Amino acid sequence: MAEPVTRGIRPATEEAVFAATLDALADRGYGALTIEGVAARSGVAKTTIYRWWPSKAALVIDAIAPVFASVNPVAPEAGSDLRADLQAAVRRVVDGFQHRLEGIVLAGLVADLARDPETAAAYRERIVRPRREAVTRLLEAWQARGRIRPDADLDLVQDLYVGPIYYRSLVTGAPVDDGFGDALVDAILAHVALPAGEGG
Amino acid sequence: MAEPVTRGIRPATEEAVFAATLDALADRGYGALTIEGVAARSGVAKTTIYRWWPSKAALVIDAIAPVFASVNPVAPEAGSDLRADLQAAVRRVVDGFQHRLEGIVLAGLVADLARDPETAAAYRERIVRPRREAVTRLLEAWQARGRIRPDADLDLVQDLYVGPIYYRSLVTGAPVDDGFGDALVDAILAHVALPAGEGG
Amino acid sequence: MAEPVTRGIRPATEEAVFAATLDALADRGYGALTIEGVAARSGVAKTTIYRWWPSKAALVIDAIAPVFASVNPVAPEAGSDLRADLQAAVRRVVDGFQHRLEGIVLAGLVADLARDPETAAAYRERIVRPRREAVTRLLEAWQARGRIRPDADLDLVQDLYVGPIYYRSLVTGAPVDDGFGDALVDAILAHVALPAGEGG
Amino acid sequence: MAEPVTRGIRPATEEAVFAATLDALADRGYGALTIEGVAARSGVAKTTIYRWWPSKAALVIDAIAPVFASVNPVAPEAGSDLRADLQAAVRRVVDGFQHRLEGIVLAGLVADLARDPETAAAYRERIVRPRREAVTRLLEAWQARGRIRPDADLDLVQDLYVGPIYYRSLVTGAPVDDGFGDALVDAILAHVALPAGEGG
DNA sequence: TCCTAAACGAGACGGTACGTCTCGTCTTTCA
DNA sequence: TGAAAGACGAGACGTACCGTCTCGTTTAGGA
Repeated sequence: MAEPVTRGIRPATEEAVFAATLDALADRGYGALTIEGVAARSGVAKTTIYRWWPSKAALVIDAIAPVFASVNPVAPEAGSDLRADLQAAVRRVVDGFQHRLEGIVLAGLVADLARDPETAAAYRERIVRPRREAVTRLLEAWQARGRIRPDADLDLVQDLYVGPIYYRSLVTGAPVDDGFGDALVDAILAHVALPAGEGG
Repeated sequence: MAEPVTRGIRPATEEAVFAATLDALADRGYGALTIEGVAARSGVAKTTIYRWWPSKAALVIDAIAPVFASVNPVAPEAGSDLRADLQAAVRRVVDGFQHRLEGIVLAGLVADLARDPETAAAYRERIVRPRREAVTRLLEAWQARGRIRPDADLDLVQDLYVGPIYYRSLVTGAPVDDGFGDALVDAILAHVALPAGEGG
Repeated sequence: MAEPVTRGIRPATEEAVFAATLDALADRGYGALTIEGVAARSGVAKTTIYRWWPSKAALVIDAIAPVFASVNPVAPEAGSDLRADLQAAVRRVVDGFQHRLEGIVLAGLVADLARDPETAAAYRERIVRPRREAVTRLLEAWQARGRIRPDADLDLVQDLYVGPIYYRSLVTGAPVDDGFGDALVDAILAHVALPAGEGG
Repeated sequence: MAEPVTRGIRPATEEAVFAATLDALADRGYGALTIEGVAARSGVAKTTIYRWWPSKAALVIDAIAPVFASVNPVAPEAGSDLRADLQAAVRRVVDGFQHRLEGIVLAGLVADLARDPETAAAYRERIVRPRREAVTRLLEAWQARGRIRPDADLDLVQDLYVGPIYYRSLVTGAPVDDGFGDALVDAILAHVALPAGEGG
């Protein structure tokens, strides 16, 4: 009945490793992060880290997932204004790239995802899905109110703003700011929005 | 008056290096590519490679640029159908990710771009810009014909399809096919297209 | 109370490295010896060798010290004949240059000693001192018996035979044989020997 | 009958190379001297240096030979005092090791001699022989006067002081000064000197 | 005065070893 | 039994010189 006394890694060890990982990421970025370095920073033996995480990418995903979850409190309920709701969702992503872990971590992490399907799956599950689900619920609420076309592809909608933000950040280096975010919202609404019904 | 016999790297050497690089990329991807390996494959001394390219990323960019330029013969002239023209442009990008170098190379390369501004600039200059310029010219032609809103941001238009394609390929792993491409075109046209004028 | 099972380098590793080093020295001499080659020969990783020895010279000194110590069983006790004792000491050095490691190793090693004081100190400590001390004890015994001048500089005595042997071997290429050794002994005795006392 | 138009290296080139070589030796020593560096310092192409000298050792020997010849004006004539003459000869060697090129160059050079008999021969011919011959003539003069044993081996005499000086300098690091030189002279004279004859 | 053969400068190149870095595995000790 | 400690094999890194080579370009003597 009782939980096992210890289940896998000891909480204190895990905590130390996560702290060291986030520290190192903030310091030097994903590319410069090494397991060796995390071991040194955390005081945890390299062996131990290898026992619980199969790769640097997996470690980083585990370390940042709780941070991402708590820092971006995701869209709560549908508000009174479709455009405003969507802008808020987009700005969260924009913010992440402007001054948070996200920009630092993503480029390198993405490269590793391409090489390891399991880690890619973990990334989607731990980082991508929670956010998308919240947004999907929001969009569904607006769909239910008749303000978004019933046949609209809600995944596509999200790709339409997340994709360009990633792309500018990682590839073109063009500015990613609220103005850009709002332009993306305009484009999306032109595609999927319906006018406010008169009878509703 | 005659040109110097050799200036900089010898053409035969460069060719061997590029061939080996493309070979290695096709074989094992960007992450697994090493300068050492390219040297071995090409029969060119490691020293020589380091003499002419400051990094793996720079080498890869130089190696793939001509391929990208020739393989994707870019949009020529505006055709008779705006939607068809745009679909063609989008399909070129989709194709690249489906079964060509692009998908193999990009994830890893993007990670390196984030760490070295000079290489990032080279990438934009050699790979990104040529393609974007051709598409921009195409869109301008349609703008001139009055079929694209005169105030439309043509860079945004391109971000709206390239971004999601990159994002799906590198992050979510969702399918990137012509259906997806066409959906992107629909979204873009909803935003920027004007109806065909009656007077022509 | 028990000693730790391993402390520092593992004995098996060290042994393999020493064997490969001596092998390589015998094969090609000091100048042609490379850490890389020793690693290959011994099956020990290059990294491991660099972990335990700071330089080629340090490695060679460690490798040859036990050989030199065991191969030249050094002067034991003073015998009955001063000249014979001294001749034996000199012949050991001559022998070393004639057909042993010494001649092969020394020239190159000496060059490196000149550039690194720490290594030079190690060489003196590990190779030179043991031999000199044995000879010094021998000479002191003869001094006590009144057959060597009480004010004789016993270090100078040793320099007077070791120096010319080194010099001929390394510089002039003149023959170094027992005849030469005996001539050196004659010169030394002319300088420091006293006639056998009548009362002895 | 006329001399060939140009035969061999141009004097200006040779001079530049020698100057750069001596410079580099004085700066960093023999071990750190590279052909590449001499080429850079001298403004002479690396190819040119390789055309005229087969190895670093050969180059250095050629560069230092005239310096050694001029700097140490060697024993002229026998003087009035055997001991003083011998001391002067010894001091020249001691001086060389104390504050001249000799100490800087010799250790490294000696290592290379051991590996290349031709260079070793050149070294003996260009550097060693001139000095030894002068000393040999000096000793022969004293032999003729009956102050050195007629059967004395004059080569051995020279080995008896040059050897220990080399040995101390290169191996033991013990001080090499005039006191040491004089002690060597004492030992030598004990071996080979005859008392001044009364009858002449 | 021009011709011609050499010496020369320039620098690309293949090659070897350097000494360092990080990886991921492993063995052993300790709590 | 799990963590700490750390030795180890593996292999790429980027650098330094090596010695060779192929090219023009001086540079002087001799026709």
